[in-house]
Amino acid sequence: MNGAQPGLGAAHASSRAAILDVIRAAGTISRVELTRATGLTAATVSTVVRRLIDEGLVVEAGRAESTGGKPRMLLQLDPYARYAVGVHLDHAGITYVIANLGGAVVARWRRPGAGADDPREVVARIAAEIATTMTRIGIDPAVVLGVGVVSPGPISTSTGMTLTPPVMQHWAEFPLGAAIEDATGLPVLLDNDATAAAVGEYWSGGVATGAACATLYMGTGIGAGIVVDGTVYRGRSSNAGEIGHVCVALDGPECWCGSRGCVEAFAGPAAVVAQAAAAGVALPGRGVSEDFAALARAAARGEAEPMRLLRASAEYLGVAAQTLANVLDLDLVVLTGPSFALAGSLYLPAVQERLARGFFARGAHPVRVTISTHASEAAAVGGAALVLQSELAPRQVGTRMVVEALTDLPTGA
Amino acid sequence: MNGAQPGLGAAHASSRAAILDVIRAAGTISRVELTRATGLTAATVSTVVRRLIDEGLVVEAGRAESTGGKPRMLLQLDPYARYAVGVHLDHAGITYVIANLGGAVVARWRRPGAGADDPREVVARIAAEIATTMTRIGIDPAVVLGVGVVSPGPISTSTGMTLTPPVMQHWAEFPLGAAIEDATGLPVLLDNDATAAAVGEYWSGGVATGAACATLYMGTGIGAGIVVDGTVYRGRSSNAGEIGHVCVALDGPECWCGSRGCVEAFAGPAAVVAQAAAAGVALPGRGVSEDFAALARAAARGEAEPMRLLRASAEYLGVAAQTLANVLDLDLVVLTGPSFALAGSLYLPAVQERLARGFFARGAHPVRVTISTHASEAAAVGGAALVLQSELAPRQVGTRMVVEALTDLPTGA
DNA sequence: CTTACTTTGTTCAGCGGCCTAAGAATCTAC
DNA sequence: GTAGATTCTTAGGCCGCTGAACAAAGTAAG
Repeated sequence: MNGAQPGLGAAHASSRAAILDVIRAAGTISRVELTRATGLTAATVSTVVRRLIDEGLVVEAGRAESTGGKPRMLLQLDPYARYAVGVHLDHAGITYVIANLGGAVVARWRRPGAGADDPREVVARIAAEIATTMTRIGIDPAVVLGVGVVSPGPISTSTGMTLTPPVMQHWAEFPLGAAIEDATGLPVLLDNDATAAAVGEYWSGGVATGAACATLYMGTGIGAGIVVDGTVYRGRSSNAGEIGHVCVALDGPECWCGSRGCVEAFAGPAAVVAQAAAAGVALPGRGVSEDFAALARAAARGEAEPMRLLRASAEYLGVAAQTLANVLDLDLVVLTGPSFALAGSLYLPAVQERLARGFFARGAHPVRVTISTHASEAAAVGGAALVLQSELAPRQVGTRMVVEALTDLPTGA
Repeated sequence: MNGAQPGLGAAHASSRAAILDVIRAAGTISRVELTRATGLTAATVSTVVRRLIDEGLVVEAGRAESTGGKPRMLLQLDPYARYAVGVHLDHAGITYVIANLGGAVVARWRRPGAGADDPREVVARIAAEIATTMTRIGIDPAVVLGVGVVSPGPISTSTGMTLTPPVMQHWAEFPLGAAIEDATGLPVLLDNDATAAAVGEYWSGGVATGAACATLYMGTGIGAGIVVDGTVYRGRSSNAGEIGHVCVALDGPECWCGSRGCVEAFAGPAAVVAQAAAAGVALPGRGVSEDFAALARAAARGEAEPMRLLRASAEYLGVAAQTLANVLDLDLVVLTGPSFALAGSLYLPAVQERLARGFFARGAHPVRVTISTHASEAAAVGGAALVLQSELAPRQVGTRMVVEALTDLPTGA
């Protein structure tokens, strides 16, 4: 049978990563519980935990009540043992976040966007911002694990180090990651907003290790990030989770992506704003984000047309969530991103209801739907979480290599 | 279980599994190429390959041309070193397959279905069928790795051993896996048709190790199986891939699943047959499968209404494939299952065209779309492949356990 | 043919991860 | 205060993987 006998050989990428991840998810846990949760032996847990304590990552924090024998010594992450920086590049501005090991935000600020400036200049600004704030709030650079840089749009897979936000074409071939690495002297990771937000939710939301979790990220577009069993699912070219371009009507309106009837074309912020304008709703007219914000405020005030439009959008978002949940058999869907930060209370019940009634496996288990506690800065927090994740609980090391190497081989039998 | 079997040596799971899997995918490969493809060292490859040769799984097969030094010794699986049995339980009948290591079918036969018979009696019949054919074609039971039993519908996650085909309610609590294990003396795996078909395609279709691949399985319903990097993606409750119940029209017809506008309600065989009946097309009327077959033949003859109906269905299937590909960022979509075996030539171009124009990441890479070479018996072949996969190239051992253990823990910070 | 060089594959000592087994520490219960 | 339960640690060993040196088997000049 599927004899899931743990213990023999390399069941986990590394026991260190597994143990750290379980401590993170549990918040507070004893060594015995760790052995049960990881499948490792008590001996292994003991030595690995000792090492983590020596590194300062984990601290002993009181003891549990006895259950008839020696009481358990409780362990938890020392949230201030390490830090990570998250940087969210968006067309409107740059959001910075410094997070501690627990995923909690210890600093957060925002600066104007890159505009048409030279990339090298922008990188210098970013490095200066990070350095300044780190000294100001007194964080030793030695305990900063790295910088997670997040932007909308897919990462370039060719170099693995550049990224091409659709709005910043002149950045297309600029080696952003390497440049920031040079300028800050810190390791740098790049990823897109939705994926980063998913990792952020996983890390700071206390999501269980084995959970199948996705975030629905609505900024100006609609995307999703997928985290299963602590691992980001990226797909072939890091474009997994493109839920905004799933078709919900064969004869729907044309979308900028080239397809028809995409969720985003019906229900994305740009579409909703356009619908509002067509319906004669008064809007500031200074870009999609601000118009959508105005619309959300109007709906909150109870204005009929804005409410109708947002309700319709929420209906489609519910469909997108249902699609994600059915395809991936999810445990948890988190709504996050600037647009949900504004209008989440309107979207949340719609998505919840849709999944309660339309999720295929609802007989087997429910799908929890929540709004992120830091929806407006989720991408930046996610950038920091990416660093925490990759430095502390790496998974699937080497798999990437295999894929690359295989492209040289004959295609198959 | 059998005495000197591999698989007990789950200790050397990882590198052994990786190497076997790369050999499978490549068909023929040398040791140096294995080191490059797996990321292991030449020393490790050498010793692991020697062990595989000793076990008889791998054979040396000639030498490649020299590239300026010692010529490479080519390795390949010995297809006749091991066998696996696949059993597909369907409402209409039971399909048996015996496959060799290469995933090639060496025997294939079909018997009437279970009907209302006592499950224990059916299990005895199945065991007898397997034993009879094995002796008839002269396969030593010692080289048979196990039996993969496949049925439509989800597996019960509670026991991990029962499965509940919607059409056979009185099997609901019967421990099918354990019973067949007892009756045959072989390890047994259970899974649903779409998932099994995906593994079958991966194993016998020579799919590359790192590929992101899904099969669209159309039997009486529409499902999908997902295999990424050699691992089946199952989701929380083994219900991943329920693409048939993805919504493609907010106000679509009601579906038996309780939702509205599901792909299956528009384009599943049952729906197509119903549409044909409503349109006055003459059909045998002896069940969905036969009616759909008649419709496919009529369309192949060029009859207008059947062609129109199947084209419409293909359009929706294309949407389903696009959804899968966008959410998972796929490399490969395989159409398989009885319905595609009949009407695949009509569906294939529609799905291909849809993905060529509507796949979100089409700028980064194409999505290949093919029809399985054994679409009509894909589920049974998949059952055998499940066994090959789990015995020879197991992945992610122990992860499941972690999940179960974690449910006892506090939910988080 | 001989020599030099390239490439492929093997052997072997060693490191590190994780296990088994045994023991130490610290509580409850009677 | 002793017995039992439970938690955690220490010691020793197995095994997979690696690094490095070595052996084998070819090509390319002279």
